[in-house]
Amino acid sequence: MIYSSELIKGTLKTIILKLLKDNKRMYGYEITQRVKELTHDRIQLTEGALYPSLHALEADGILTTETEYIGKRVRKYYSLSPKGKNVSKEKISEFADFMSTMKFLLDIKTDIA
Amino acid sequence: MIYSSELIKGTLKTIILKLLKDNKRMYGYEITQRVKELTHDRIQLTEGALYPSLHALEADGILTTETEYIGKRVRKYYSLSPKGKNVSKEKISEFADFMSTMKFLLDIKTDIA
DNA sequence: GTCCAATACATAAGAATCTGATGTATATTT
DNA sequence: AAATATACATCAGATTCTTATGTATTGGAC
Repeated sequence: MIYSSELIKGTLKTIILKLLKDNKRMYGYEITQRVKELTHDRIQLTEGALYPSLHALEADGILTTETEYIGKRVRKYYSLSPKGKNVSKEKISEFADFMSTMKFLLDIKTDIA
Repeated sequence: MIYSSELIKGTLKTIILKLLKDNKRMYGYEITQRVKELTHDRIQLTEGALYPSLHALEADGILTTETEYIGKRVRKYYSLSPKGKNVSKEKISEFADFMSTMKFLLDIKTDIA
């Protein structure tokens, strides 16, 4: 199943914040690969959506960055700022709440305990 | 909890199609009230989003309409077309699938069986 | 040793969708 | 009589995503 793109809209920041909560620091390309892997190719973040989103989170003081060189290739690592750690928790629990509301609204029976 | 608007983005059509699947026919204002009621005010559809979406679904042949007068006030009822019934099922199961993927990705423990 | 795919960043035009405001009008409640 | 609720609709502006383009390095295949 490949999700229609509209479905994924609005979840990108939540996904980024969750991964960074678990992983301390990650770079953009790594995030796309991790999500692809974790979702068995069901969610494939595009760079055109990801990078602007990371920049916006950094501008909001939610993420901090460190640039490193791997050989001659640049790599930009993102981490949660102290503020970002709170925002991350909030976003994730907000999404969880939203999902139960939607589950009820759509009357969906889940098979996951 | 009031959901940030970006979270709800992309779910509007799915919500409309689910309600019409269960209710045979509904009018716009009724949909906003039903959703508000079912979600205990957590999701409040705005008319600026709802009406254009209904018009788009009608233009796609997914919904059909009947206009009725209640006194002098017009009311426009929407129903699923035969095609719409299939689309409705697909959208709902797509969303259910998406939710399990997101639940896994965000590592969320649910308390709903 | 050259070419293709993968890695890694970034931006930008256009599309899609939502917010919030505005507009019109009738019906009901206070 | 006035305020609120019902019921439709549109639109400017904001936000966010898609798709394409651009640059450059690295690794593997042949």
